Amino acid sequence: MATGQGGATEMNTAMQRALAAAEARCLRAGAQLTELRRQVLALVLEAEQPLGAYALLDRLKAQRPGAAPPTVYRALDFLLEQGLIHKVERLNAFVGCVEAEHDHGHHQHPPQFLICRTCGATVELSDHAVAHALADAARRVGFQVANATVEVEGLCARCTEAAPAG
Amino acid sequence: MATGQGGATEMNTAMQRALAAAEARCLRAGAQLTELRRQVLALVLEAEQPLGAYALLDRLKAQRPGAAPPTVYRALDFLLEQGLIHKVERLNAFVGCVEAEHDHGHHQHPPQFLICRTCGATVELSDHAVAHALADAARRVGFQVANATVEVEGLCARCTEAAPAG
DNA sequence: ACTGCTGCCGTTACTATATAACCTCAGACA
DNA sequence: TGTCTGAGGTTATATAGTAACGGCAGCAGT
Repeated sequence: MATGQGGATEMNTAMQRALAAAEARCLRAGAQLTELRRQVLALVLEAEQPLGAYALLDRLKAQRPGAAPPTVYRALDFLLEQGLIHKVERLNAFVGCVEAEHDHGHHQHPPQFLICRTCGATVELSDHAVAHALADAARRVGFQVANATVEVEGLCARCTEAAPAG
Repeated sequence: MATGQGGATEMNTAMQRALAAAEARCLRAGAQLTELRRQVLALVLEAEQPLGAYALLDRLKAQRPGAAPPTVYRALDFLLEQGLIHKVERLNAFVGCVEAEHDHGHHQHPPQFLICRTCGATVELSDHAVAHALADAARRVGFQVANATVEVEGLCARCTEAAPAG
């Protein structure tokens, strides 16, 4: 078990890179990526699907038996503020932010999510045509956009191929 | 108290028209708009803001003392299926569908919502440029869209004007 | 060293949102 | 008559999220 390739306990290189990037980002922002916050971030990042707060809590308890709901929610709030994770509203669940690694700061646009009904995988897009169209539509009715949730549910490419009929 | 103008118990003309349209639509769909469902729909329509399930439940109890969570949720599920209402995911709340009155069936595109942080008012858009951009972005990665949530939070025109600074 | 402050987190209790499971009843119909 | 179906009543429970208080480490000012 010395060379697991991306599982829960073994930390692969991609994960290490992501955590290092998060660390750097917090440093620049004057925020503390504490042990707890790092653990929760790692749990979010290592999951292949968005995880709910209580699913995270269960996993966290392996490392931190006393953990309770506020433990997780406080860490999640911090990670959201730092832009290290996103919340998927339709699922009440959390995913790592793919942009977080790109050192150059926050999203230019609010992200969009594609959620597969079949496999549950969730992909983050950052399509500026979508963001632009949305900003335009809002501006046309005099609405000032502070932030946006765009979540699409459907079938991902893999599951479409695997599906019975065309 | 005989000529209230749109309040909770008095039913104004717009509401009557909306309910009649809902009735017609259910008829065509072979679905039953029962008394309960009609009551819940009326509660959603008469509210000026999106209402949560439990807020609806409280109001419903005035007419139906025995009402419990499943009472409301079942009615809401039905109304969602018929396209008579929408759920605003960010608020865990429900609003009437503005298209429902236009007899010609369902939305062509998934709706978009503009949610004002200050006054809570929520406006439904049906901007096809947004829908189109989103469909394009999804298609580009081989994703089949089944349905989409687009919710923008910010300041509505009225609250922008009323706000302290520009 | 003492004081007071701040930020992080533990802990308990609670609120809010949503669903499961089981039951009854009315209406359709063989 | 039996039985099937859909609507909804009823009880209990699951899931999601928050309030409020307390302890403690780290640090600034005196």
